[in-house]
Amino acid sequence: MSTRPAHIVIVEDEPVTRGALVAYLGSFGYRISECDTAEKAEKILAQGNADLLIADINLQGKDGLEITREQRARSEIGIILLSGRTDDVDRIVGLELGADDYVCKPFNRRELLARVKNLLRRTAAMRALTRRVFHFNGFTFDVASRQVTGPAEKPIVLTRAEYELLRVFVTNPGTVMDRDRLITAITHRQDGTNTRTIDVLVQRLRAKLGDDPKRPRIVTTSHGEGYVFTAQLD
Amino acid sequence: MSTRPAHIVIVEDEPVTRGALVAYLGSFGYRISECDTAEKAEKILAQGNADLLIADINLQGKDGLEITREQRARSEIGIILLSGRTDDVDRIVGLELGADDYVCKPFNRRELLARVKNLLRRTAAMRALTRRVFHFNGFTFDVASRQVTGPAEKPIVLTRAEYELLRVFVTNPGTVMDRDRLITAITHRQDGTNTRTIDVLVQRLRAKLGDDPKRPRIVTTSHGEGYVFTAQLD
DNA sequence: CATTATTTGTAAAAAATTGTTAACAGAAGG
DNA sequence: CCTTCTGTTAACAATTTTTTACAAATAATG
Repeated sequence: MSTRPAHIVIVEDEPVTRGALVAYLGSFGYRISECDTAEKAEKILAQGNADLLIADINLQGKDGLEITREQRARSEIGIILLSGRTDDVDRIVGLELGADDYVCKPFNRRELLARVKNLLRRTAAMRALTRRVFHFNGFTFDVASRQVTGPAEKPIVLTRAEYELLRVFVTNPGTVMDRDRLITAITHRQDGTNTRTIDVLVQRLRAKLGDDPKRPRIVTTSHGEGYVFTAQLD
Repeated sequence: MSTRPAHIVIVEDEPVTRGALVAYLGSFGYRISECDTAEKAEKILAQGNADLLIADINLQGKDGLEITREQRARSEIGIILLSGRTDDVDRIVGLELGADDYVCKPFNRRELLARVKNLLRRTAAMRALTRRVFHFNGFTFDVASRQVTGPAEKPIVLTRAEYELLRVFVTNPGTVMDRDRLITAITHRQDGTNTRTIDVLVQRLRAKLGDDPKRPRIVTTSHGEGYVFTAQLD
């Protein structure tokens, strides 16, 4: 659990509203970046260290909806849209584009704060899962380069199928996955392949990770259901 | 990525609204459980496999706000509150208790669906990452890693069914649970399983926890009703 | 209190699922 | 070409779950 204050980006071209937002949220210890256009916001967001975006839906030039669409395509940042109108269509479009919330002006400050808090709680977990390098039980797994190193920097070579298997496990920790799902994740054809292939691959993966099948700590068997990744990601 | 449909619990005592919700969300492939009181909802939620709760804020007896407070204390399930009134105070209280969203009736179905989708995306990541550890009678039970250690750090290996059983017990302390309920929480089968299976599993779980059936301290028999978890959680 | 019926504890067998090894075809790479 | 490695299947051993049977305990009845 990181203790650093969450970073909130506020895009609002109306100075009074923006100032009020910055002052209020800032007083609760959040790190705030403010700007008045989508372009400036995107520069800040591009740094990749923002946790939450609060954007007015009506901006000069590129508006809040466009920012939402673009951000959602590339990141899992929390998004709250602000609007002056109580327009059903705008609201639905915003939400369907992936905005997490939609607040109409004039809004209650306390309400906005509550929504910010709740959303930050959710995104904190999400950020952890969308990273590309995972650490667990002394192992390091770099998804992009497909490299695994064990305790004591020991490099571990995985085959293609073993890599795919570990990737599925690591990106779905704590979720029991049946063999069919694992099969389709490893080989793209659905039919024909014997599900027992998974058992053999799990066994080999366990062997390379030093996981005892009798008492597994990383890949656990869920009898009658499938397998689960049970190591703690940190 | 996710294959299993999300499980949504709907608590609403107005039959028309509830029916509409169930039909609409159900048509998008979600698994829906519906009920009309907080008590019934809690029974369903206690199984621990729900992803999202949609609750009317005005219910007979225990209302949506109380459910929110109780659920948020023990789980990270997504919560959307429904209300007939556009009352700022209610809304803020609900959000500050940890509800993720607050929708006023009459609501737009598409809007609700969008909010449901967005919230499920967030909770999916969260569920996997939150780590719950229970302590009782010198035992430590880590739900995520499925690991149990007894007094003196002694590791105890549970099978899948024993683990599921202990998980249900520990998340419902002091509640008598009948065999049918325990069966549905444990088995992966579709068809009816003999309820006596539970007795055998309880016996084996007791044995591994060193609990004397004649004088049980952890899993107590409730003659004619079922079993109760009676150890003190600390 | 004794008797009866019901429910639970226990052990052991049966059924289902998984672990493990080995073998083999095809791909990859010299 | 050959060699090595990978994915797959099959066979058998080991484990887990479920059923079955019966003894023990509990509740109900007169």
